[in-house]
Amino acid sequence: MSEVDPPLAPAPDLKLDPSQASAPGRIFPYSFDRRDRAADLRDRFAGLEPGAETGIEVSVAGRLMLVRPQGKLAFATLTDSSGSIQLFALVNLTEGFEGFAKLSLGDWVGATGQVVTTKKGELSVKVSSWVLLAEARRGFGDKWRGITDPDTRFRQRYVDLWSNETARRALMLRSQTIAWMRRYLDSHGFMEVETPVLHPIPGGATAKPFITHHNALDMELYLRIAPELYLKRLVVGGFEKVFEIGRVFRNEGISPRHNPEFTMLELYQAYADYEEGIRLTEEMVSGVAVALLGTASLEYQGRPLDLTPPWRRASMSELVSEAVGEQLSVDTERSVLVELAARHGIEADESWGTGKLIAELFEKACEPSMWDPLIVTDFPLEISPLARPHRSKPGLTERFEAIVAGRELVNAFSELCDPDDQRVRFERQALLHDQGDEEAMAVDEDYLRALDYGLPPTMGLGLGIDRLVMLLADAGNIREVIAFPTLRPEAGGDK
RNA sequence: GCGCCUCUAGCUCAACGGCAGAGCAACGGACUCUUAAUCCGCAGGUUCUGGGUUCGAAUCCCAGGGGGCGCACCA
Repeated sequence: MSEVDPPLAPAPDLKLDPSQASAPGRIFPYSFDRRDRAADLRDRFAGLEPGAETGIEVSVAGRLMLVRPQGKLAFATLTDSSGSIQLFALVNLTEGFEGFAKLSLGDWVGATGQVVTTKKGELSVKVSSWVLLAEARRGFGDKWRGITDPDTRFRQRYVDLWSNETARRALMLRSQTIAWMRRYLDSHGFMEVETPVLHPIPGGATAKPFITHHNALDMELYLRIAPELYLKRLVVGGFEKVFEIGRVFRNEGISPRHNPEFTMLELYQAYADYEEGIRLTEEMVSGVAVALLGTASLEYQGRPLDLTPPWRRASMSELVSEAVGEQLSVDTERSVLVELAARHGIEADESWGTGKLIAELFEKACEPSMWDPLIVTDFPLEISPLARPHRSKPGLTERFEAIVAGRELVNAFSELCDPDDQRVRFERQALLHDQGDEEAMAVDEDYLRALDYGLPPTMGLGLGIDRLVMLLADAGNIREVIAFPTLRPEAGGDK
């Protein structure tokens, strides 16, 4: 058995003998003068009477999604990236009519002709000439249902995108969301920057990294789990408002809400605190919904979801107390929290302090039942190694998370600027790491050195783009909003 | 990583212990206004893989593989 190419190609559903494809005479055009898009034609010629002849010649191109040959006439539904339009061919008008009537579903066709409506009133291009731009040698699945098998859909996304409108729409919303964010941040004085993806020390979040190796330097490098520490270095360097939209990588499980690589927006604003972060979060999340969907009142997975600000705010301790029915805080006796945790099925580790216990209780008792947008504030210092201590509440930080539809969407805080405090926090993390917590951080000496030069008061904010798009696209699975989600390699052979 | 569910024609699905089927796609044909066009014909299978139970297994059991969902972890 050949080791070079796994046998992916010899599909039983090939429509043609592959040898024909390269046979002389089967040469497809190198370009096509497409001048009109389906959606534009629909706009331009809306409301024509049945049987109308406009006398206007147009040229369209796209894939044939349906074909209805009918003796000396033929109809076909052509879809381009804007939408669909009907092609109408007649034996005594259309060049090469016999060939047209034999076109297959999925073939790429360019067509020129007059805009008309049929007797039934369907807007159509009455084809005078046409050209086969590329053929579909494999079938497109059931013409009505397309393909629905999730495995095939994501492995062969090119088929999914043509046959499933919602798949296309989700990726379009993703693109529009990122474009909107860029415009918003640009118009608010933020500068887009790029920071390394290959990190000598993974940092900025608590997560297991992917490890890789650089040959020339003969050293381990890590794919970034967050850009945070580099972005703050740029603030030290004098850039007051920066942001990055980029891929981060976490070596953790795959689930409907987790892909090993995902896209994060991180922004940093000098002279601002987490109050500004809350304001920005509400404005951006509701703003992008209104811009793309026309409203901030969404329906998500069959339930109403209103993103209109202001969102409810509550501290983590308040929420936990509310859920447990008992007044709790990071100052509560540790044994009391351990007992409560046990009652919620949480096995408390020796190393956990009251802050970690509160956070665990929060995740277990509160988070799953949350739906409407909520700003959870004042996270325990123990679980927030990069956040600045709360200005008036000991043991807490000025950190908040935005929880929407039960999921963390935004994590932000007033940044820790004090190099001495940061060193202590890093060292505690490093200790946890040595004790076996693979997600704990390491001491980043260069970052500490940067803080020595002075980080001004700064607000930092991270927003999960994939999860935001899930809300906008009403997608229940993160893979719906990622063009090529991470999958196990194909088992072998063809599907 | 653990639990539950699932895998049948290219696609979407039936058959649930007794002859492996349908619709669509493909292929051949008919058809001058269709809209998932319609009609006639033809072809299409390692029922995920390997064992077992049984007179007989797509169907029941065991193991493995792919996929889905939930839990755990996180964003």
